Amino acid sequence: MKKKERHQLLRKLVQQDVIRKQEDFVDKLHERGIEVTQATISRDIKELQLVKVPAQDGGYRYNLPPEMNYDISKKLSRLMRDAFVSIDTQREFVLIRTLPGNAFALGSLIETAKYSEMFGCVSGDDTVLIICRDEESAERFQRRIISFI
Amino acid sequence: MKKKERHQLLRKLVQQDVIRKQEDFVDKLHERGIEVTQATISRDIKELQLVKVPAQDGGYRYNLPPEMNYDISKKLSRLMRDAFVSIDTQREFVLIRTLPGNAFALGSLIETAKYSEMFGCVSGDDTVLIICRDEESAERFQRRIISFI
DNA sequence: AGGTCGTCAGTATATTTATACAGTTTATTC
DNA sequence: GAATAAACTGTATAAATATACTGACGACCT
Repeated sequence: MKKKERHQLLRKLVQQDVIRKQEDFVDKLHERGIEVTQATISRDIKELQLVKVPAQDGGYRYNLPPEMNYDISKKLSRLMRDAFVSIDTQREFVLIRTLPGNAFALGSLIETAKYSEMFGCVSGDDTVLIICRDEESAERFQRRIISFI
Repeated sequence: MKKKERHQLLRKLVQQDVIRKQEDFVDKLHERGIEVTQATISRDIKELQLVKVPAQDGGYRYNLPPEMNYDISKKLSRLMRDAFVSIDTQREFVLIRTLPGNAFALGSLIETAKYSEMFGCVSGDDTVLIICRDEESAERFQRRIISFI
């Protein structure tokens, strides 16, 4: 059993079954004749970015990553490469220009990504205006966005 | 300091600052002259359904609930009104057409919403293809989506 | 007032999770 | 192949988190 396979399996299990704690994973794997320890599961969970969510029934349960951040990044990156025109900063504002019709999509993605520097975000047809927490955030945010290109 | 207020504050803190562990919350509150213990924070976190997410920098960080379902619905609704062109069902497939450049964003939102009818989802530039579990799911899913407009 | 119920928070502790360290396996380079 | 490095895991334990238990406080009775 390779790490990759185990990761696959964990993803599957976390969706199929209710996993309340890491030991539950260990048990499930044991049932399938796979020997692992809680320590390994802890590391797997970190890599897979699984999260332990307080459930409505008063308990806890592990879940898939809240945002497929990886995925979001990929989409952002693709969209940036496709539609990016320019970016500029003024005080705590960042203005991104895109090809016409793309700004809304870009804004949506940026909002979904929930960058900590960001305070708010409005999108027009070819412009996304991001309001950051302060000037420094704006700088940092600009760098982040540029790095997608 | 009432529980409600504290919850408000925790929500704010978790967005503004990087909270790596519950003690960080305790410290932040102490800075503001609010006395609480880790135990209380643990309970607050459970109630607020905050989650500890493995971060990209190798550490951990607390975040808002993965399902801001309310929020997601709002965004979906907004995006649908803005960018929706048509929807169609064939067998277990649902095809949504949007204005060019918007399908990614729509697909992202739909994926984030994790509808139970949905099996998978791919987005192009102006098209989102949703593969449902079966024909009935597809019908139901279509109705759901239409209700956003 | 006294009594009862419900909410809430602290203390102490049990439970759960993360990780330092060491050993083993697997890949890489000479 | 041998040597070296990198990836991976278990053991033991540290660190972080959840919770049983208890007491405090307030609301609402009688």
